[in-house]
Amino acid sequence: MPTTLEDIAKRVGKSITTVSRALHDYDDVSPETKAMVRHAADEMGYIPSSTAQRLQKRRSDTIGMVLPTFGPRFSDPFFSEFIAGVGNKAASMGHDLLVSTRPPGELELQTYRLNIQSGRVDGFIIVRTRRVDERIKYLHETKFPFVAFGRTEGLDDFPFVDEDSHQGMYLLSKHLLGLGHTRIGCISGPPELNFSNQRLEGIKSALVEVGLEYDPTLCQQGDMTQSGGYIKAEELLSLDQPPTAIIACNDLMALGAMSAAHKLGFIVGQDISITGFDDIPMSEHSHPPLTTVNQPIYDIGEMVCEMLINLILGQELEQTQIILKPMLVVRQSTGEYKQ
Amino acid sequence: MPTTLEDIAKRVGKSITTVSRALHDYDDVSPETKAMVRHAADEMGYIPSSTAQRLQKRRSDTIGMVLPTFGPRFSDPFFSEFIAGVGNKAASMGHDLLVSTRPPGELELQTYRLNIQSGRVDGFIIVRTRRVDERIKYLHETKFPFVAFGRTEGLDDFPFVDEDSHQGMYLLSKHLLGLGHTRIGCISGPPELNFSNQRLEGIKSALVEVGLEYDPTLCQQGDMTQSGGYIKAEELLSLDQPPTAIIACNDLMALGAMSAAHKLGFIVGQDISITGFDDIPMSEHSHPPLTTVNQPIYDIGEMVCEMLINLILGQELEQTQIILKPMLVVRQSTGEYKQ
DNA sequence: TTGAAAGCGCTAACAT
DNA sequence: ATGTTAGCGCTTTCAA
Repeated sequence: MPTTLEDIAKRVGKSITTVSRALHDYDDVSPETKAMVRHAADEMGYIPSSTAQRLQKRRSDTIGMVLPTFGPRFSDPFFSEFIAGVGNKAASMGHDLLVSTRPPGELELQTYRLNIQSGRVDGFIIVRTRRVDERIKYLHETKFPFVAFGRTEGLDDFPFVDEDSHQGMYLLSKHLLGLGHTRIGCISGPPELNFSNQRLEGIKSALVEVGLEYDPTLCQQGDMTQSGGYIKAEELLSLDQPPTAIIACNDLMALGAMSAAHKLGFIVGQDISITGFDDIPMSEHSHPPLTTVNQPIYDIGEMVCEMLINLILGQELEQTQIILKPMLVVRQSTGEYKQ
Repeated sequence: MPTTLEDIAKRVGKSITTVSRALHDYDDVSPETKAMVRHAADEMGYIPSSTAQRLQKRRSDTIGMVLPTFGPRFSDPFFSEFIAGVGNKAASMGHDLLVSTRPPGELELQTYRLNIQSGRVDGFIIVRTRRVDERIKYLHETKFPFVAFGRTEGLDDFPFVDEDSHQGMYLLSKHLLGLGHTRIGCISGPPELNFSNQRLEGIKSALVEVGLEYDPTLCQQGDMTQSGGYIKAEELLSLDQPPTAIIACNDLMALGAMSAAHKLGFIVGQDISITGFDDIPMSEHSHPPLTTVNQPIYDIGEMVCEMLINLILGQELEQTQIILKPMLVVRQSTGEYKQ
């Protein structure tokens, strides 16, 4: 049984109230009493019951994050880093992090509702925003504190951090165009994800700018996993006139695409250029190292978390909508177009 | 303000107690009352305050997991999958998952203490067990419920799930020996991690069995990251007499090692064989695909979580110590030794 | 400077 | 079949 305020109160011969106030450093407690109480508390290894505190304060000091997992295998290096950023920041601000995993859909939304209504969390972090995002709609409508990593369509007055995907893809495309590529294939993300669209648009605008046309037959839809990238790249490279460059919507798919290219006898960086998005650590050590766009994912986790907690605490946010400028990372998976 | 039992009680004109009992389906409540209460509760969107329930029951229905993060960048695909396994199982058993991240050390242990004493969690899942593991010692001593993924030295009467690392490495080594390799290098894990030692021993016993000697100069110590694997492989391959095969202690390092090999002009699977451990999804799509040992990490997450919750609930565990037999996955990163 | 009392929302032992 | 009472451990009026 853990030590309670009552235990300390008995020990020092004061009331529970006084002990509580002493420990909170109220200034209507005599210095002697404070010292005595603190000493006793230390000695008895007192740690307040957070459940009791929470019930009384009607706050959980906990933030929630529901990871949208599709299959049972959920192995995205992207998220573990994001969790680390969020978790560390939350801890440093005295908050707990409640993590659930749920596939997108009705059950997912219920998880949000349940966690909110049962008072388990004081706010939510939303990841992988969708073009039509029920989660954001719901939280926005009910005015429950949340911060999103990513934007959504139709709503724009909520706090978020996002990288400028459009710009990122634009840079990547210009890079490929600059290398002489004109048949540029793409493996996009699931169309319901918000960034999929943004990224696709980024590619298109770069093409248009140099007078090229976007060719839908060169665009495959992937599922953000290596396997997905592998399969889709295989299809693209098996075309009669395969593209000379492939833009994948994230690093994981790009790595899968490289694997497919290798298997089909292409030398990546020479016969075929491949690009990713995210700059996960793996990208630096793939073969060849991957040209991509960096997302400071750990930092984004920290930012999102800090914004959310400040929001919960009712503090003014310096910025409520942060769009990060993407940084192109050129490595060896892209090379000049050779006839 | 969320609906409370009192709200319902007022609405149906019964006492709070009766409402509570009706909702819990006690059989000393009349069917009519039950129906009435349930109807009202549904209509009012009643969801019990978990904080209040927890305070009363003195249980948090929450399990904790402290991820040992070393640097700020923590991008291990292994863990996100493990979290998914744990999280899904926890949810299905009505428990929450509290995730923190903390670098190994005193602060880490304090996190355990704090979460326990403040009643935030009812049990812990320990990952990446160490040869001398203060966490396990502490939990074991205080008899706080926990289940470890991995074993430790000196203590053997606690519940865990582990893969037989020794056997896994033994299989991998035999595979390489069978291909004719005799100069086998290795990139081990941090010596404080329990499996590092087990894995190393697995390699040694395979070597000894065929009359070869373990050569410490061919063994480098890595940090489980790609970069670590890259750096250490670079060193090994720059020796006057480089090894013809490299066993890395996990897939991430193996991928880094492949990258280094490529850079130094080796063709992996021909000039040099490289193996990993874990069989993360990436391994299937590396270039070349990686020979490794499979760990069913999602399933392990589920198993560990289920064991823990049963332990918390005071149920008899079917098995308290599970050692999984490893499965060798031969791909193209290993090939016959050629003079 | 201190303490008594109320209450956060719930469950459960004990009446009736 | 239902209600009364107490209490989980804490914070916070209010009174002394």
